[in-house]
Amino acid sequence: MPKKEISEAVIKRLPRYYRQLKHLQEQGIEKISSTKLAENLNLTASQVRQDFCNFGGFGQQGYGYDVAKLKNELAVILGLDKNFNLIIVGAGNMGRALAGYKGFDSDGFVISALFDVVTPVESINNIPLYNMDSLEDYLKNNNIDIAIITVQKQVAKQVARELVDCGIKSIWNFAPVDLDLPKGVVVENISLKESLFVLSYRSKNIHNQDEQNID
Amino acid sequence: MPKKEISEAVIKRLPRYYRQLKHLQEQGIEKISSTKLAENLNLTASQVRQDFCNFGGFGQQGYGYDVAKLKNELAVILGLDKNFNLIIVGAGNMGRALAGYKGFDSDGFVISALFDVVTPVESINNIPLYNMDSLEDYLKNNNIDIAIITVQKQVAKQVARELVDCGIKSIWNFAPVDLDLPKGVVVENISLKESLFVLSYRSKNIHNQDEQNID
DNA sequence: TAGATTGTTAATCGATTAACAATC
DNA sequence: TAGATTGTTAATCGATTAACAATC
Repeated sequence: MPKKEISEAVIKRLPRYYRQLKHLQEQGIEKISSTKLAENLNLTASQVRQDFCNFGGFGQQGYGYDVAKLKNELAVILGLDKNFNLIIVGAGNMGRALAGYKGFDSDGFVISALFDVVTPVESINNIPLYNMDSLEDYLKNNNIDIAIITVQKQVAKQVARELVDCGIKSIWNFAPVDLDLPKGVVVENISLKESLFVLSYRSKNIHNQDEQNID
Repeated sequence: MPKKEISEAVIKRLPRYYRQLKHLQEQGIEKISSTKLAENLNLTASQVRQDFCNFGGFGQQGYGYDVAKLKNELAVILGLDKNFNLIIVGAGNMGRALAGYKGFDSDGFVISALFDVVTPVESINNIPLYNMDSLEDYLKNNNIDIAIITVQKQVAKQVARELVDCGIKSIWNFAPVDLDLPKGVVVENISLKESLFVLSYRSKNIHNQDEQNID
């Protein structure tokens, strides 16, 4: 329900707020001011208030923000109040690692199947592994919200096309290629090498070390 | 050797240029204009020229940019002209996946060892797995440029401290915590959950789909 | 030479920061 | 009530875009 267009910069900060709020809640902290929250995340208080103001503002003058309430509001904004069914296409190193990661479930992200061209085992970490041939049928018969692409870059575009043709609207892409997808399909890229290259750059140019943990 | 301070936005685009240049080179394309390059990466020609101008400018009026030359310049800027020795701390799903990934070597990133508190095997993918106890000694006796943190979030800060104490200056952090590190230590975070949450947000708010593949 | 395209300066746009009235 | 802190408007800063002279 954002009124104006929310900027990319704000969107990227939302998960960080959410994580911090969760952390505060675990510590039993019930209220927080924009100043404190900003401090924790290396932001400014103005930025924090502006960000929340985009969505209506969830605080109380003279008090601050109720941690539990703000966390819940952020969960709704991020869409974490519902469950997601995911599949992984590509059962290589990364695909198997994601299949084995236990932390997604608690936020409502459930991985229901893996697909690959080779299927040496029947399941990985209790998640069934199917042949790519059955992808279309599977997507027809199951309600999948997000497809994770962990195939090699050479076939990533083709796989993305296939997924979109089968009605997938959200793609989490780990392949180092720009998938240009039709309107209405959203994509989020994890580019390990780009991240590593940025680290390499920073290693070379050690300065402006004042601002840390920005991304 | 950047004259002015290079902005974060520019730095994040550098690996994307590099990847694109590599791709063009593989296709046998020898020259490219800022307009074309911008098109390929969903940027503007001005942005492309400004970005390169930050580092001196590598083009030629009336011609454009020599693909091989520009690629090499970017490699130097990113620090990819030298080799890096890496270790992985945390041999869980992600640590093992990274150890198994074959793509880092070609860019000079060599993973030389894994560390964990449990060592059920001697090596993973031909990379030796050592006990955490021997971390300090190992770092003393080997020239390690980058440490990858793939331990659980509960111990990530402690591990980071240990690494920094042993002289590590660059950390690639996969744990979902903000490591606040002393000046002179650089960090780059890969936050899977934050990325997934952004995807979730976008799934909810399907609009402004005009600009794709931005990150 | 004429055409193309860079490097770079100036203009614009948008995000961050500052300020403060509203109000709990 | 007095103190604290938000929500929101205005000011500032920086990044993107536009423009064009330089030049290959």
